[in-house]
Amino acid sequence: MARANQTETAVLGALSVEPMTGYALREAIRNVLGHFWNESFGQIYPTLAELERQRLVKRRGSSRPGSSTFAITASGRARLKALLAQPIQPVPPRNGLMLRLFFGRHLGLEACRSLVLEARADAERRHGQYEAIRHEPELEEDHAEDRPFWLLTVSAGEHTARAAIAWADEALAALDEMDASLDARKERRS
Amino acid sequence: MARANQTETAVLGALSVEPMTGYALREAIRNVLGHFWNESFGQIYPTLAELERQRLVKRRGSSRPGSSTFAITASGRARLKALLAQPIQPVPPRNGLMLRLFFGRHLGLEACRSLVLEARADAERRHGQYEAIRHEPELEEDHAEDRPFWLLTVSAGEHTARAAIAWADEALAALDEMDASLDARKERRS
DNA sequence: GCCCGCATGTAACTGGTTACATGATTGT
DNA sequence: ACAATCATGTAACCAGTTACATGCGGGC
Repeated sequence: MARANQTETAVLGALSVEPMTGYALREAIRNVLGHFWNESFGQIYPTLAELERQRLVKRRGSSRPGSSTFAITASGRARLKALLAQPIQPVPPRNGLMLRLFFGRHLGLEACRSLVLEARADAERRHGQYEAIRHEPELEEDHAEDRPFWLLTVSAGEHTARAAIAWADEALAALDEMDASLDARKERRS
Repeated sequence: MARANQTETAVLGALSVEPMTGYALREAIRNVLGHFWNESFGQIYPTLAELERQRLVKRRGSSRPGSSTFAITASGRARLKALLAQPIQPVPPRNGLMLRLFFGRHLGLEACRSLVLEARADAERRHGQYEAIRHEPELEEDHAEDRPFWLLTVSAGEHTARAAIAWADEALAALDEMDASLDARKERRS
């Protein structure tokens, strides 16, 4: 079965919902899977070519000249199931915010504070987006089978965003306290 | 200033705490920054060589033959401050669990449930680790200046882990409900 | 004598991004 | 006419992992 190519999974998955062009595929991944997945053109087109070679998707040169719509085939669906069942390959963590905070003593309290504030605003924005998705009426009847699964990922986003906000508030309080105790130390010295 | 190499930041940061060998550096990053950062030997050694060339760290061939301890220099500290102040470069998200759940209809309810259970157990384990770190008395006096910053990252880990647990419970309930409504539909048809 | 842990490093590979080249279609 | 968007693809580059080669020192 060769190695599990995660891009293949995402592409086949998206095409299992509906056929589309490579361009639309990228847009769809961006808009719909955006909060937990990312693909670039440089990945999508070669992957589509490879999937076509393996008869897992079928190109239908249509819609307009120079563009083609890709549809998943029966064997493509089978392949998707197999790919989804493979073990998750964990991504090694690389959190730039935490790295900066960990060495925050060198960065300074003020810079830390603004980093945390930025993170908080970001989480707030994301949380709003998830709420919007949840209350979006689109596709109520279409994709009725898929929707509950999709909502699981939205819920995960909401929980994560809420946790980020709560952490940020706590962190801001802690930074204030560090500030205060630093002032106190200075006071005592003078 | 060339491009911001994140590995440089991590290495200089770790060496700002105390001098150590490349090997120890990797262990330290693993054990201490492990929940939000990762570096492999293949990154660390070339980075150390480059930092040495730029006089940002100083090699002291000591401890034993064939090994050398690296210490951060004054200009290394300055560089660290500059690196920390640079904008965070966001990592494009790639969450294998969410990808599988999103296409959960193809994967099947049972497989989804076990994925969520696994994720829950993982979060629980992480949460325990954070609690252990927090109540670890080590380095109370040493690194007193750094500790409050370090605790910020621990707190972030705790919040994230708790959120993951809460989400998992919600997701499991949702999966149960999907199961039930699927059964009901079957019932009606028979 | 042998294995394990410490230690350093390199080479090959991979997964991925970015930038570029190209062109059709649509709307203004 | 021109700009924006849709659309396809390639090439260059980069970050990072994995695997490998090598060797010392200490414990069994």
